[in-house]
Amino acid sequence: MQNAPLSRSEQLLFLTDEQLRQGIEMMFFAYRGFTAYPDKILETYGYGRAHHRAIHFVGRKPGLTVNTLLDILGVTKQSLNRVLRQLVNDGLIDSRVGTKDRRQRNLYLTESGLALEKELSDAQRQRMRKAYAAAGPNAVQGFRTVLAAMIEPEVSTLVRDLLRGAET
Amino acid sequence: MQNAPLSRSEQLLFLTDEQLRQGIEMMFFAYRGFTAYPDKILETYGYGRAHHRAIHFVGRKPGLTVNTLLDILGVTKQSLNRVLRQLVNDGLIDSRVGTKDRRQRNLYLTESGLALEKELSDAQRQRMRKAYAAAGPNAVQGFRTVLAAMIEPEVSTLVRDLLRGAET
DNA sequence: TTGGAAAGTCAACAAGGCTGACATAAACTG
DNA sequence: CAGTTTATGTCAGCCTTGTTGACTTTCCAA
Repeated sequence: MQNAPLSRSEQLLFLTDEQLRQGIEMMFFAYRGFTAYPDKILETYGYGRAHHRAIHFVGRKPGLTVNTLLDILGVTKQSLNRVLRQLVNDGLIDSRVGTKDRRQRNLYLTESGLALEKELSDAQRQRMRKAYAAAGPNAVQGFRTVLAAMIEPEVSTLVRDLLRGAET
Repeated sequence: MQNAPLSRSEQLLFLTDEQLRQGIEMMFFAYRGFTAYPDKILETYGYGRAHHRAIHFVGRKPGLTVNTLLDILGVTKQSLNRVLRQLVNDGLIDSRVGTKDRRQRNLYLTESGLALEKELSDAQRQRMRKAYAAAGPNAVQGFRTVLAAMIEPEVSTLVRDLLRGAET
């Protein structure tokens, strides 16, 4: 099994298939570890990762519309709606008719929604903080640079703005 | 909403909640983008991500036992068995009775299994290669350091060895 | 005023997790 | 050798979360 000839930038990076494979596997294990603890918290509430994602992004951009959330999450409206309905019924998310465009629904976290959001994001931030602290500032910079390059290709402008922390 | 006082290493890193949050979201989008193309390939074969994982790790450690694979994947044997049965029936994986311990099954990719494994990992390596090339060597080193720190906490020795590229 | 976008709903289905129960063969142990 | 443990496989049933398709209601905008 021969590797293909290396391009110039690959030569500079010494990117062997072995190293790439290791990166791939690390992504798998890191992502799993990364979601493990929030998953456990959610379970006690009878929720899943889909609920977490909805809560997270509603907390991130209070007042966002359902369509915006659909764009961010990349799932079907039926799929999102099921989760959203639960969260609204359970009083974690407030769905208000839009003032400018009354077809739209603007989504907000209620007080208890905020509480759960905080519990989940505290857990995840703590893990991230520990990894960052163990790896050091330079590594963190590199980590972010690679992730950004990995995300770049096909993500919507909306998501790009979200990651940049832009106001909408 | 005040941030908790920063520890010494956090002060050195300037780890604001905002930056951590950004890291968290990047993990989400990066992982999604990372699995998107393999998912599309798998769909044409009628397989899912679970099949991909099985094929990947069998390709990675030819002859591994079912128990080892269970440890790596962290799912139940029933869940794995469903997927494995399909792959064996479809002739992508060969399940051979162990020679030392005849209770065990040693798993190998067949020729067509190897072909699919290559197709999938080529796709993923290409994405990883592009991100690495765009980010540069220093960033790559940092990326790996942070991911390693993120994985560290609770992973089994087996997985740690796997990532180190150890022979078993 | 009418066409179409935004949102919601119902139904049906599939993948892939899970638990529990049980079967079999092989290995180990007293 | 008998009994227990281990490795694996399998059946049944459940849950979450994704999918498509069809349809309704609301309501903005041309």
